[in-house]
Amino acid sequence: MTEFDNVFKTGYRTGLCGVIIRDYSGKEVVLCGWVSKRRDHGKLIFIDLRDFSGIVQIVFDPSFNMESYEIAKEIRSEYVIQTRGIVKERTSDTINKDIRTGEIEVLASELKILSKSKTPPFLLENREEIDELTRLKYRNIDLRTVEMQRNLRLKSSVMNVTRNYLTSNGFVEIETPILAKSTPEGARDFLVPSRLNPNKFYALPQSPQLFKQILMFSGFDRIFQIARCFRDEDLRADRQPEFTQIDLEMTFVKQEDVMGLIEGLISEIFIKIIGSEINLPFEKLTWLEAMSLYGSDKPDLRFDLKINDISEIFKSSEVKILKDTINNGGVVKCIKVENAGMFSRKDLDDIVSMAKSAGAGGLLWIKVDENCELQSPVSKFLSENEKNNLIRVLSLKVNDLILIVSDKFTTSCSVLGIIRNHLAVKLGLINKDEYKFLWIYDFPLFEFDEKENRYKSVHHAFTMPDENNLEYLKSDPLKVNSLSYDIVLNGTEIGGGSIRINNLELQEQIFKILKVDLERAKDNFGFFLSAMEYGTPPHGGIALGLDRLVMLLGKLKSIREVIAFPKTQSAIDMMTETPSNVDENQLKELYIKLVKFEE
RNA sequence: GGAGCUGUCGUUCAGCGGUUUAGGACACGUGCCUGUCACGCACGAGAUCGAGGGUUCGAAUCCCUUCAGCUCCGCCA
Repeated sequence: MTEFDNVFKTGYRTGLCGVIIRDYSGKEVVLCGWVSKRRDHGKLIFIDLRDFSGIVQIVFDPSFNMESYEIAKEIRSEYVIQTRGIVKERTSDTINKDIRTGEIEVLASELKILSKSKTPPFLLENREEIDELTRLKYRNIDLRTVEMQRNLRLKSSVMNVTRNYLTSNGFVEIETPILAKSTPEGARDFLVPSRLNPNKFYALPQSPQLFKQILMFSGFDRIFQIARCFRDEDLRADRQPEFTQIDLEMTFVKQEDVMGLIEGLISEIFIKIIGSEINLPFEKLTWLEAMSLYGSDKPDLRFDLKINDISEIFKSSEVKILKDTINNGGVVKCIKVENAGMFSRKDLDDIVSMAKSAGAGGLLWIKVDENCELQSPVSKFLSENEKNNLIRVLSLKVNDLILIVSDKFTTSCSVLGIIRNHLAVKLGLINKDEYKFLWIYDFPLFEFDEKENRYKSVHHAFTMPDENNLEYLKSDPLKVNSLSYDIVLNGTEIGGGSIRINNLELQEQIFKILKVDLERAKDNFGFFLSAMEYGTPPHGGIALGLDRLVMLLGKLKSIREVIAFPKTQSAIDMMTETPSNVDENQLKELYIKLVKFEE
């Protein structure tokens, strides 16, 4: 901050509050800021003056300057003041080691109230204890706290490093429309009525996807955007209806090129902002590996607890559930917990009900007791052979616990994935200071939507299938993998991208499989398909969730902590009270009539 | 759409059928105080107990409904 100190010298002040140290002693300074605290000792008044850089103590002594002392009596918390004074070294017994400016203070010779303040609704120092609702209502004040100053400045730094990095890698920053076209695939759109085109609507972009790609068709080679995206879906701790992506697209690239570039960017962010190196390249897992080993397509690799497949052991088991599952094409999978003596019967019951609510029929546990005997609700059904195989395959020791889920592959994996995360918290396996990045690739191209009875893109409809299994495109689309990749940090998906289709016939074939009929495809994506008719280079890209990334870098528990004016879970901005009613005339101009709202 | 948790002075907590006139701490106001930095001391003001309905002689407290916030499921290509 000190290197910018000069920048903050203005007509009002000589510099910042938080940077004044011993070197300044004897100098006259003029400072501006908010009153953080006033301590009135009758004949002596202390004020903690605050700006974003920190706090400095101002002393008002009537024997030194009566006039400023008198004004200081009127001062209250959060008043904005300007003061002139001499920087004085403190006597050794009055030094405050807790603040950077604690070795000095400013003896005031002038004081001016620039703006008064009502008593603030909450104290800035104990922000963590204040209800979030109150903080969001008075966000103007919440944003003054060191926490919010730090969070938003951190985000700004990440954006700045990103711009520099991408620009120096040949990227062009190009804006694309916010008033864009609605597309039925994907998330729900926010719509904007068009006054000049009655009964027609724009949609706010869910991402600049198609514009990015068209800019590749146009020969820009590499473009990026720090793009605001809008999705009208329900909110979560890490999801807001509008959020920001570092969104980029590159021409003539393979997946490895995009991954390498992003690794470079993340590494740069760590060196410049976190101040530490990060191991490159990141670990890579195929989607299938991630699902079968960790039960998640965004596994947290800060702890191990891998999932084992023990189907082989139970092929002809007496335990009917296990055998039947296997015979029906399912799997038997488990997680082994070592030294699990601490798990009570209640803990195990909790895990069972967790498994059930996650979609499994149930969960079997087996404990190894002191005599190396296997304890379990089903122990009497387990053959000696099965017991021995379990002990051998899983190298079981005294006090080990295994948690078994047998079901369809995806169900048993994802249920154990949820339990894996639960165990890590319970066992305290997570090192909060660690950052574990990884790539997930080789996703399936499609998934089958039971409700709509059709295939859906796992990533999006413009994702390039893996040419190695193109043959299944017609016969068994679920077997086709895609050239797409997600980047995961500590169990959170922070970005995803793909190599895109650059072949019109293939693109139309994909739409056919998605049962987007050609007529509708033309309606929604016609501009894009016809753009593809004029020379489409191979290209690919990725988007990183900026807010999520910054949230994780700052070790924060919600995305709202890195957004200046976020919305509540019901998508309301508490400060501006938005959304709100609009004037009848505004609606008239837009040819919109309100329908009475009913439950 | 569903599940769970929360809602009491400005803030944060206590009170969980009856001497409660709803209590403490911080903040706030007034007075005193020349070395504090979580300043101290004294006095004071401040609450339709989220809202509505019910049970009861009596409800902040029990029941129902509802609203709001948060977490999660569904949803988020």
